[in-house]
Amino acid sequence: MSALIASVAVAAPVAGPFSYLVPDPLRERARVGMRLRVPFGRRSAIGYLIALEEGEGEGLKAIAEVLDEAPLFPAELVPFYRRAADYYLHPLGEVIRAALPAGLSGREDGVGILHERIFSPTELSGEPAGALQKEILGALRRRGATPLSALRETFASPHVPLGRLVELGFLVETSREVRRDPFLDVPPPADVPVQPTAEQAAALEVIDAALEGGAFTPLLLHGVTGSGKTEVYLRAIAAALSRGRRALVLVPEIALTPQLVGRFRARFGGQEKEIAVLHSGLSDGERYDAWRAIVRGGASIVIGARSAVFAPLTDLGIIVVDEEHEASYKQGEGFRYHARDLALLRGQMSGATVLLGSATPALTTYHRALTGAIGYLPLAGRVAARPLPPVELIDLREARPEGSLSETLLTALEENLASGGQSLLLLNRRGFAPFILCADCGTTFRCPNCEITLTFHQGRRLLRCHYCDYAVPPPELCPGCGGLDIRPEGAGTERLEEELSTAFPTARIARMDRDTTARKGAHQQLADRMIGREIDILLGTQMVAKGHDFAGVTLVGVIGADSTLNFPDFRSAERTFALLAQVAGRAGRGEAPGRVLIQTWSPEHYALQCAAAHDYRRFYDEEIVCRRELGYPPFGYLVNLVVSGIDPGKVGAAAAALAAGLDADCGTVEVLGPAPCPLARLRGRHRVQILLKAPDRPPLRRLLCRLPALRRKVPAGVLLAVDVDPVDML
DNA sequence: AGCACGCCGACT
DNA sequence: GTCGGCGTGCTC
Repeated sequence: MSALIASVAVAAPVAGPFSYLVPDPLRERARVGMRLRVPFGRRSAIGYLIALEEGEGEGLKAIAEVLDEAPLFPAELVPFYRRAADYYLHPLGEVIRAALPAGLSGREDGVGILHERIFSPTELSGEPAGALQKEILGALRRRGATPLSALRETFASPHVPLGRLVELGFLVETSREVRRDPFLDVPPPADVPVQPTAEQAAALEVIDAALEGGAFTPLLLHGVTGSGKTEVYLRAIAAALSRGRRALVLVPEIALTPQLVGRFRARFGGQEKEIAVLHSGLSDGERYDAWRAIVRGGASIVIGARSAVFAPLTDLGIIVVDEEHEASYKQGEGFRYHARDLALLRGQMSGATVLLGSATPALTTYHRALTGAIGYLPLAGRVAARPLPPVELIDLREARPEGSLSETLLTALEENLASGGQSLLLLNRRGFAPFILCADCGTTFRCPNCEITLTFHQGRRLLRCHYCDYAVPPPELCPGCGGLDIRPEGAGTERLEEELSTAFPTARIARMDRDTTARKGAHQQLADRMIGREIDILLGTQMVAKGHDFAGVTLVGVIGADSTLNFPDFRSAERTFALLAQVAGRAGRGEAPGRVLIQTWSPEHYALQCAAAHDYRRFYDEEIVCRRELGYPPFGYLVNLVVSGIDPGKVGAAAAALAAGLDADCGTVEVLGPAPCPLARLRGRHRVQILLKAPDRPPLRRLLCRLPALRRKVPAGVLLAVDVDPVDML
């Protein structure tokens, strides 16, 4: 006889899916998209129901429990999950776990659906006896159906009379699902409609045609900072909505882009509950409810960071990836996906237009635009024809400043202060000093868990590891030689702040980095003070370069452009160029023109030269030559295998065995390593990497078919992480 | 990942 | 003679 069979992706690092019998009592409840408890081997595990079918249930185990009241994702998303799992060589169950909102995934005691009790008057006429009952009934007869929460505002304790009224038949009680919405009481800002420029109009015409065609269309919207990309997003989304389709907007980090979210709410917020914002600042309940609203089809626009690429939207018409070059789109741990690449995959699978926006596109993206693989929409001009600010490179070999600031930059700051302009300074290193050193014997102080020097934080008087958060008070005397002359070396944002206060005692100086913005709302507060002209000089890490539109900034200074340039990574030039271009774009966004000064030890480097000239194309032309020569993306495909563990001997042996297993008969794939990772030890784990490089994907994929077999030989205590298309190879 | 089974060293 | 080491293999 026929039975109902469930296909289940188990949240464990095993290949799946597995088939289970749906027992009769659960037949009505079990639906695709729900979490289940299933017997798995000799234990029980959480799984996700990905398909239901009738079939022979011979020899199958039965589902133990259905954990959800309602599906967490629509069945349409299952093929997307499968493709993602396949592409990133990651177990399907873990992919789904990563796709679902944090706080409920994996855990059994998830957050429940919140219901609201609603009371409505019945046809029954007449009056109850109690005075309060009379009053409440009167109010309800006037207002009609009213939720309990609203009645509580008028009546102190309506509970008992309401119960009595229901009992007497004057009222009926129903319930409705409610959404915990953090924006409920926050009115949207006013919308500022903008007349599109000719370039914006041209881009929108292409987008409109793509939406009309209804087929997958990837597009690169290449616009310098201030060219009005957001307005294009807004109109493109409006165009998709008008065709009855929905929109997904990915941003690098939602906490840093309140202005963008604000503009979306201003434009679309009038239509109730149209926008769902997914971000890490939500409580579990709020996140779950936003998610539920999306599943139910209640939200037409979803805005979120990386993980929002999995938002359970149907009828997806457009996906916007803002600042598509940002490295934060790549998840660096566990399921190591790239949200932009998955956005393209998702767009392909749902026939959507995918709009990738950036002032400094990823080299690979721009290359695809040049080869015609994706459409190209340039926005060359700045809104209101504001010119890009002139950029000067300051050669530190000549300037030789005593502290962090060269004479030129000091003078510029002074002049800018005198003329009432605001200054923005970028130093991509937090803390007081990146390391401390004994001047007598040269001892430095390293993290016991990581292969890194400890950063000195003066504020909290601690030596802190920026990778594992290990912290110790700085020693009074050198443990090596007993010497007393222990010096902080190099400069971080704390030291720069001190230097600035000394140089400009009357200036209002503020620091923005992870240490000063750890508290919720602190970041926004700093930004507001900056916008309100309460700060003369804002200094900070790359945080200051992102997301804001500080109209009063007329001077931008970069303290050391070399720290990112000298990173041991083939993308260091690209990252440096993008960061400099971005921070340079922060100057002169208002009426007054801006000026940008960049201090560097290598002013002749093309990344700096091109950033100074605001010349993306020339940077691309230079960089692409290196990539071609070395076979790096876009001319090669990479997969990084990271072997890690506490025991260095075991790690080394496992990595060697793995490399040997892959190296034999590997065709056009280069097997590089095993070699210690640039961060050879992290959080107490020794790390070794094997980099696979191939001119095209098929041979690489074929080679990786061996991985499951090789994986089984990795001993306990050693972890193998597979990073497809790695972004960060530290 | 768990959690078993399974085959070799130091203990009551 | 056992208790326990972690290698290897499976989980519908």
